[in-house]
Amino acid sequence: MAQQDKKLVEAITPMDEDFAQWYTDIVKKAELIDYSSVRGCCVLRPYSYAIWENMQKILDGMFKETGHQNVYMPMFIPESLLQKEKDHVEGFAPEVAWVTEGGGKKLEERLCVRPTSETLFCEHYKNIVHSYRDLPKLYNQWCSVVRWEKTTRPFLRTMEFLWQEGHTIHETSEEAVAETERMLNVYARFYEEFLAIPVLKGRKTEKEKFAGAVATYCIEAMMHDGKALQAGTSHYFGDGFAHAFDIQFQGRDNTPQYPFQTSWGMTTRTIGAIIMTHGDDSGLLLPPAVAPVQVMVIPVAQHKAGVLEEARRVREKIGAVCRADIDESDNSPGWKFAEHEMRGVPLRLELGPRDIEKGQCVLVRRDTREKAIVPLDALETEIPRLLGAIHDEMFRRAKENRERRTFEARTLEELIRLAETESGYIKAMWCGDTACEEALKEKAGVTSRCIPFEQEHLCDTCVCCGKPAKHLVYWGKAY
RNA sequence: CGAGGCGUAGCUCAGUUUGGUAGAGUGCCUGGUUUGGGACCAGGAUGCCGCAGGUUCAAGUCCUGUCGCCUCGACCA
Repeated sequence: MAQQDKKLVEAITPMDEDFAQWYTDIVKKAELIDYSSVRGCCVLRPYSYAIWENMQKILDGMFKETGHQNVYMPMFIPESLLQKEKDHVEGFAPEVAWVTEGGGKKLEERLCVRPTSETLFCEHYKNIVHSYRDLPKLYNQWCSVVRWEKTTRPFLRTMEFLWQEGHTIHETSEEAVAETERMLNVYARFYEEFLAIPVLKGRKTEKEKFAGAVATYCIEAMMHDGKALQAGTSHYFGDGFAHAFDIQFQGRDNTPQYPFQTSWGMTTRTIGAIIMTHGDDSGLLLPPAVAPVQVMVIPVAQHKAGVLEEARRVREKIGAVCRADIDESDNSPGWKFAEHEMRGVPLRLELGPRDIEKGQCVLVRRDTREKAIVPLDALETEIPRLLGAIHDEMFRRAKENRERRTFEARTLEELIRLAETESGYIKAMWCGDTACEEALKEKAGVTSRCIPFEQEHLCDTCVCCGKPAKHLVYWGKAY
């Protein structure tokens, strides 16, 4: 690895002083991204791309397990195709990029660079779905999409971002609803079991739902500073797109029928969620399941005879149970310790002459800084155990932060006061009217994050208007 | 898109008020000594001062424009 600025760590803004600045310091200094000359478009450097590849591998496996197949759709959408579904085009038109010229000639019909691919999938489904025997189709694609954002932040909002978008089509609405829920659960499991980020599962309000959807289910994560992050969405489309695109199939009863559809997506924003959930003043802390390097071997006094050789042997050996790397640079050990802590490597393995003599090494956890002297022949069991323990501790801390920052409001005054003085979720009852949702945004600066599946009953009336309450809603400020 | 801030060496920044030879720290390169929490010595290289105009004998510095980045708001994954 290239030599780094020695003052890297000192240069990171303390997170509680200025969380936004801390975040931008981290993404640059941990070599996750570089800015490019195109506004709002970031270079994903090897370290962040490796995280993305690990996430892809896990998620893709989960998609395959649930019977999905990968496909690839074109990146261009003709204007006429985009416009077929009214709500959809209204939602996306303001932020699409248009190609108006090609091969030196003005195009007869302009093409938009996909902001999402529902319309292309619909066009394709119309071609290939003719009978109930053709259903369901459970498709997914990994690609990038473009949305012409006004303001951008690395990972959280960039004009081009990487994602996966699942698009499925079913014979019945029951089946499509079940698919929507099933994939939301896949996302939730991925966040909690692999990224150590606890999530709330629920539904978006009419105001917040996806353009063209009947219902949008979501998982919401909470960042260290108490702001919410929409971590993944799963949409149920009903047969709305099928009508708009005239997709029909011959049913079991020999009548023409419209199929039911879903879509669901997760993006590179998730890397931002990892940073903002687990990071601390020393830098990143990566969940072991997606950390490009899970154990960094650091030879101590590596110039001494046999040290480097033994360190390489150990690295080779533990490579069987984890993703291991070795830092052979001629930086001092102290420098390496700080460097790999900043980059969020979950476990450090120190190996020096004294250890080699005794057939042991020192393992240091990034989350607790706890040091343990471990016999070399116990590494193959001890490393997986510690990686698991780190994951559990990360999850526990993230959940603790969320619980500490979750509040309840029974009156408007209470909600406004909480929104002013605290940063986090505010649970409050809601009547279901968009007018009240907009009023809360106006008066308290909060938006509805999600209507949780696990409902509670705080009181009988809407926190805003006093009419009978329909749902408990989590309110908050979001990224 | 509104408000604010910033563009000078790889990085962090000083220099701009009051125009007068381009600076520091750190990193980088070479050689040597070091190595269990950010080591040290000696030598060396590095700049379209974001870009374009203008004012001036003279512009990093003043004026006009422009591009980009960051933060906060409004909008969105």
